[in-house]
Amino acid sequence: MGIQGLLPFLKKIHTQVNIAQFQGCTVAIDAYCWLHKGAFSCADKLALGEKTQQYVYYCMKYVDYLLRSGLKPILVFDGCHLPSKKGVETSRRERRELNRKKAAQLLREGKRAEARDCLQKCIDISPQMALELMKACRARGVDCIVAPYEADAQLAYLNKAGIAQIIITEDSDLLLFGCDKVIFKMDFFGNGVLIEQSRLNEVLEIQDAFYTFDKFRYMCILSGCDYLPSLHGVGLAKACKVFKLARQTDIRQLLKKLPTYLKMNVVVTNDYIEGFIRADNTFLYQLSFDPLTHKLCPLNPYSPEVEIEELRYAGPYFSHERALQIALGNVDIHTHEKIADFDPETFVPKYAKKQEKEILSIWKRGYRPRSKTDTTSAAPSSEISSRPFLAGKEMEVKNNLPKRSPVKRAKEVEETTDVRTNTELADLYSAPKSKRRRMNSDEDLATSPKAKSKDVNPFDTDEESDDQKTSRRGKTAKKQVLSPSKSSNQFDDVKVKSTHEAFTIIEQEFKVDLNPEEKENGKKRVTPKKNKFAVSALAKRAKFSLDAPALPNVKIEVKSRYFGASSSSAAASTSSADESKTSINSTSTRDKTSAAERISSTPSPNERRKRASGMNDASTSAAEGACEELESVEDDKQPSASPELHHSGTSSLSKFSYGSASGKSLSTKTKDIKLTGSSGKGSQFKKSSNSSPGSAFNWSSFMFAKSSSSPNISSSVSVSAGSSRPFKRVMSDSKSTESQDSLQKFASITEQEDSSQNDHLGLTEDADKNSVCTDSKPNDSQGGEGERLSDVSWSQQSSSTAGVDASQRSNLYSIDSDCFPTSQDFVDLTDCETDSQSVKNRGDGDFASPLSASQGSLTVTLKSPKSTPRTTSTTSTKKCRASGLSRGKKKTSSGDGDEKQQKIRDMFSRFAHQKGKKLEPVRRTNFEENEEDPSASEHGTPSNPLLAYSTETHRKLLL
DNA sequence: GCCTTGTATAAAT
DNA sequence: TATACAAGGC
Ligand SMILES: [Mn+2]
Repeated sequence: MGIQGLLPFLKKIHTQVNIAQFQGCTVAIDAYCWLHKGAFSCADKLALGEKTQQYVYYCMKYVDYLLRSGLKPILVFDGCHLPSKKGVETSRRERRELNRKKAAQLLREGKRAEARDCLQKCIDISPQMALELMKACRARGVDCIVAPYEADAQLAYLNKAGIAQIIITEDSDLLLFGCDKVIFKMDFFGNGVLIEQSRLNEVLEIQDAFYTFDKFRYMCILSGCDYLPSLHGVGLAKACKVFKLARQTDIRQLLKKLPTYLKMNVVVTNDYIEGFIRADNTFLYQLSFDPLTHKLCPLNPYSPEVEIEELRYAGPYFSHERALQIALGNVDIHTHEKIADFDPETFVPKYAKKQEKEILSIWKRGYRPRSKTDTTSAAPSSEISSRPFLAGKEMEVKNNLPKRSPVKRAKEVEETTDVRTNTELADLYSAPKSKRRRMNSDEDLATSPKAKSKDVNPFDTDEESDDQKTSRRGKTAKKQVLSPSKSSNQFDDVKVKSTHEAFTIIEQEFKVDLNPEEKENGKKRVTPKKNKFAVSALAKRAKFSLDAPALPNVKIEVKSRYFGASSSSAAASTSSADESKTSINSTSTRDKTSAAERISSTPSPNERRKRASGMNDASTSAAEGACEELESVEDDKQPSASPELHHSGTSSLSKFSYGSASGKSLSTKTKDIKLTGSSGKGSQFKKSSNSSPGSAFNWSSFMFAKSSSSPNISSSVSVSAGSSRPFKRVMSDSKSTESQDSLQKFASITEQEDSSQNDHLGLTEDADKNSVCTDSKPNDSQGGEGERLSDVSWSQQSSSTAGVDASQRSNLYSIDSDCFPTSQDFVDLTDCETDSQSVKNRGDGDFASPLSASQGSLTVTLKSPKSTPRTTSTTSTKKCRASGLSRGKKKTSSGDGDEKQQKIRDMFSRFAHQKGKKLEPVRRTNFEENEEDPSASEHGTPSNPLLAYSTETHRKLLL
């Protein structure tokens, strides 16, 4: 919800900007915004559980723009739901489910358009979708991070820590969380509305001497926020009035006087006041993840007054190790299954341009945020724009790519900006480097939020010690970030003790790494890497003059989609630019002082430690309480999980490591597809798939194969080969055929389902309620461990669950969701048939046989990644459709044997039959390409779907 | 008349 | 999540 009406309320300080003005900065993005919009383009597919990457492409369009504009994007994803928001979440889920049913009904009545609308209303961003986007981003060297709880808080954390200077979102909450600079409504060209924290009081118009940011936050909470509904009749205007009038600094007292200030009859109950405090604390202390230290910590250092033990509503603590895995996107937020195995230490973004590669990653040890001085405000720098491509390059140039051929580099560079020679770069960065580092570290200690949080945040520090020993990638990270501070070592010693006890319960894993010496020895000495995003020389900083708001003279004509293209706003932005200069200076100093105050007012180390240990205790209980869902799931899984994990580690990793791709591969692939399309030869095809990534390509022909026969395919192929934008073509083409087809199916299927609906519903709901359900697990892990992890689970989940609510992606549920035999399922099934037939000479037609066989062989093959192409191809194909089927099967065989499941299976088999006859072997080809990755990677050239995008994009960009 | 609240609706292609 | 608009209260 955000704060209703906040953005219009702040219209006065809206500034039209183009993100390119901030080049050189790091920008953190509320990925949900893009995902959600992107999901509209393929809502029906998602709802029907079909494979699609359209939303990924959509998002990557933004990412591309940012990269080309010389910014470092960090995509931030939502994590677990706050306890307080679970109600909201379930109601949303119900609404979506309702729309889904409506859609089915409408379809049955032949009202296609309306049905589509309904399907759009029930789209939900699933963890799998997020993962897809993350994979695509990483392939380009773009950092992603999944928040432990709300992305809002995480974004703010990145901002406050100096890691990101700009936030992109659509959610006005971000302002409350304390972000410095937030850009709303950014379009594909980077145009958006900038709102700066430092200017808020231009709207509130509280006497400068009395204004604090707290008042702004109070005002918003009072007017109603996500965590607390407003008192009836109180909106922003009235709330603002209160704080304009009130001198009272104690919020409780102030709230009691509310009726007086407002001259209205409102009853302020104690409950309301407590609710208010909780809401406020949620904005202040919601748990976030610090990517530098790899630990959970509150958005702001705890104030002495706050009762840390009671802060569970702001997100219960859980183990840092888990937090890390969540942050990396390796764990499904809802089910807590392992869904990926991203390891920043080893991952190499194959599709990033050299400049975009690992050096800049926040996950790398050497990464350092810009110091506070740099980050207090990021501003468009005309300075930089003259040499835009410096962004992030220095590290590469200095450390990794000392001697690039000028020609090559120039070529790379020119596509985005002016050409820069490596000598130029070297000159620029080699000299000031050491100086910069030194200065920066000092600054870090003195002023950077990082340092601040280190020194000030009680829990933070205490816990950190623990972490340092343990979850922190241990090695050098902290040392380097805060290296000059001896205190970091002190903390280590002191803190370990204080936190040790508390956390042993939660984190046994920690002990493994607890030895400080080991840490010392084990760490690789990495020269602190710097880049423009992270550090800048003093002189440079001065030049950056980051305190300025948007470039005043750069007038950008933007017609915002919102707030009209009012001429007034244009005028306002010019005039306000001047004002802002002065006002900003004043405010920024004020900010500093208030920050200083906050620091000084924070508890002494001792007190902090005490506090923190208390906190840890609290967190322990918290973890056992609200968070126990999480832990318990993990615990349940633990025994069986580790082997899986290990295995899946290799396989999914291989999936992650993309083969080298090039634009060329597209054409190659085209050929291959044709070839296989007609001949369907395993190994030969395989080879080609190895050498070419292109999922989109796969995907598109995949679609074709589904819906129609070879003529279409070949046409699609030729289009892809010839056109510079194969995707578009293919997709739109396929839309007309395939997608309608599937709608049809959906209708009929849902009808089927409806007839047996009632039992069904029961099942669904049950599963729903246990979004983190434990009971669904055992069943599954017994049955099909091997499958679930690694790529299999992705493919099946992404294809089968999209239509269902994200939060229910428990296995149990996914069984259920799979009860909607989507076209995808059909295809998979039939595919399975054809595949198994052609490859393994199985009996024909009957889907059951290949399936059971697949289940049997599945585990085996998965565990031996080196199996021959043939074997793998068979198994991998099966894995995919294993989703609904094997599950259903499993269920029955495992004794659950309800009739529902039986019905479902019947349904599946029936459809499988029908569909199977129409299917072409071609599809298998594509399928193979997609699913084959693990084994393919064994040969050194894996292909990944997402890469296709990159390749394609690159191609586009180059053209 | 200002303010809040409720409802409808878009978002992508 | 947002905006737009209409309705009703103070
Ligand atoms: Mn929010």
